[in-house]
Amino acid sequence: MVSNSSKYAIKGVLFLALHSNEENKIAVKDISEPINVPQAYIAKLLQELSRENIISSTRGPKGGFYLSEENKNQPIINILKIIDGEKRLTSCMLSLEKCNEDKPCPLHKILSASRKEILKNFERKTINDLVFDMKKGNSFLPL
Amino acid sequence: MVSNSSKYAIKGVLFLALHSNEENKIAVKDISEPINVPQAYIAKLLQELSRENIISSTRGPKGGFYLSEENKNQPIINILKIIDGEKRLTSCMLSLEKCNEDKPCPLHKILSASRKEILKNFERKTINDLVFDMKKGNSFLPL
DNA sequence: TCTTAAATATGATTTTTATCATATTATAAT
DNA sequence: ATTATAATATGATAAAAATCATATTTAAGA
Ligand code: FES
Ligand code: FES
Repeated sequence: MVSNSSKYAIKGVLFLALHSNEENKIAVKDISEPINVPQAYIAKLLQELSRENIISSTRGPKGGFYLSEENKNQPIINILKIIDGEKRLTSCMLSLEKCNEDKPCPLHKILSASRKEILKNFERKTINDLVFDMKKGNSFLPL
Repeated sequence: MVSNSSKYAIKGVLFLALHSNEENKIAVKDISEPINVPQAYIAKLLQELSRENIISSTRGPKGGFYLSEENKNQPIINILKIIDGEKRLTSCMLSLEKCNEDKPCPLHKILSASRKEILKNFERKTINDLVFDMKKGNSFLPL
């Protein structure tokens, strides 16, 4: 449902949301360790997100990755769409292709309500929302 | 959340549930096409399920795979446990390891209710339940 | 303008997952 | 008993995902 890469990407973005801003960019070498993701791997993912304007970056000395306020107000799903692509989230649980409401597979009824709920949450929860939770001590960026 | 292999396995098992019984076994060559899974692939999966007594089989002429009544009364999760292993279903959405209620990751709150619901359904819905749905025309074994 | 520190682009390697192939073993029917 | 037909065990190959490596480009600061 969500790939390894997307998990890493979310961790990276949340770390940036928590510790960076326009004036305080973070280099990839300072991100990988705290979020426990190999440096070259998270680098590639962040580059991809930056290219698609999900996060921000500048090169050179004092450069690095960061989140603008606009970036922080995006829903989580934007990250998933870039890293995993649309269909990973909407594919049928049995046929691997699009989930079909009209001719549902045997698992559809069992799962679709929950799946929709998850989707909806990815669509409406923003990065800021999650940061708020963390700051309140309700959730934690894990090892 | 659930692998390709598990999806194939479920399709295979449901096909057997629908078309086989102790007196009418089905050879793997007659399964692969209708469920649209490569023959050698579904063969391997069914063999694995048979070894773990999730489904039944006999060799030789008139042999094949089938589901006993006992087999049909199992919950779907038994298939997933064999093919994917336990942790695939219970791993945290961010850290790849076990989901931790006490020190939840930022996605935990958003997802855990839905995930639990899905789990619960896999645990309580039996193969027979799904067959019943199909026979009533409420769901379909897809392409 | 030169040096340095960072992202970027690109691609190679490794690991995992998916797929294919086949020799061996068991069993039913002749 | 012999033959044919099926699963079983085992492992090989292919494709995809994860991981690693590096030369190039950009921008800041001396
Ligand atoms: S049709 Fe299979 S999950 Fe909707
Ligand atoms: S899903 Fe991450 S801790 Fe539960």
